Amino acid sequence: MNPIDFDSDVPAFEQIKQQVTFGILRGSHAPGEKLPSVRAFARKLLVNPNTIVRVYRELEQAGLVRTRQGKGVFVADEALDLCEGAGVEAVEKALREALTLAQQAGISARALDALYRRLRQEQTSAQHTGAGS
Amino acid sequence: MNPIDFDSDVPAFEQIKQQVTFGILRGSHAPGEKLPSVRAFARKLLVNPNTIVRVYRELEQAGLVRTRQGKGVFVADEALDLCEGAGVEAVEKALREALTLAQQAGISARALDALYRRLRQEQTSAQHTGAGS
DNA sequence: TCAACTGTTATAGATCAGTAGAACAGTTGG
DNA sequence: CCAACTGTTCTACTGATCTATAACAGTTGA
Repeated sequence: MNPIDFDSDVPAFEQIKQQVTFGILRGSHAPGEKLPSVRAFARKLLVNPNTIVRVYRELEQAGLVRTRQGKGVFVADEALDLCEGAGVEAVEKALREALTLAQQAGISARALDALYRRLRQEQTSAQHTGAGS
Repeated sequence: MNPIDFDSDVPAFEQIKQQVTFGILRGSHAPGEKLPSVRAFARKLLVNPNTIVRVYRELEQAGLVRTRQGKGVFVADEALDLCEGAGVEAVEKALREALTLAQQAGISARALDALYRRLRQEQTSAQHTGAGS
């Protein structure tokens, strides 16, 4: 489980939500599995329990988890189907932002392609060197 | 000059800052040129003069503009060199975010490449259809 | 000089997002 | 029952952003 980057402009609850979602997507959290309790999760990530509450509430609204008072929060059975698109969607949105930015900055399509290839290369090679969390 | 998107999560002063920066980068504002006065700019963009003050203050700190009290705000001579990197930097940052996201979501490099090509294609064709504001 | 423009500074207030703390309520096993 | 866990709810603080208003100071041209 990755630590929270408090310096990021992405709020803590968003980072955690993404972590859980992607955890489900990658199979780290199987459907029916019990997620950490609000307080335990909060202690682990060094955030306020309320932040976790918000994460679980929004995940439940999205249908990714089922929460039962007094028992805990569990990965929903249909979670995998539901968040299948989530990953692509999030990436697509981020990618769109980058493209719009490039256009406004007057960066040529060719230069942009080159930049993309370079960054993607960096990431691919970084994966082999031991980024296995 | 694009209008401000008040629904965006990007603050107004940031949007304006970017507009001016990219305007310089694309040659819309030549070095030595006078920028709109604080009050005129505020009226045009429907924001408070203080917001423009902040924009100009930060742009001056970045060395992009020179402000002379009583006369106005002018594009700095060395502005082009200074913000040349800014465009690429901003795009690179956005691109990195997208790549990191893709990695966390477990999206394959091939799928990511395909997504990138598709979005870039969309944008390229959209440019021809009349996005010239 | 003076009016009309320029940027500068200060203060106050509204709003919102994010977070924090404490108290409330359901579940379970002894 | 009760202790220890679970999720829930309410209230409040902090910081960032934006607005509103006003007063201040330099520049210019009539």
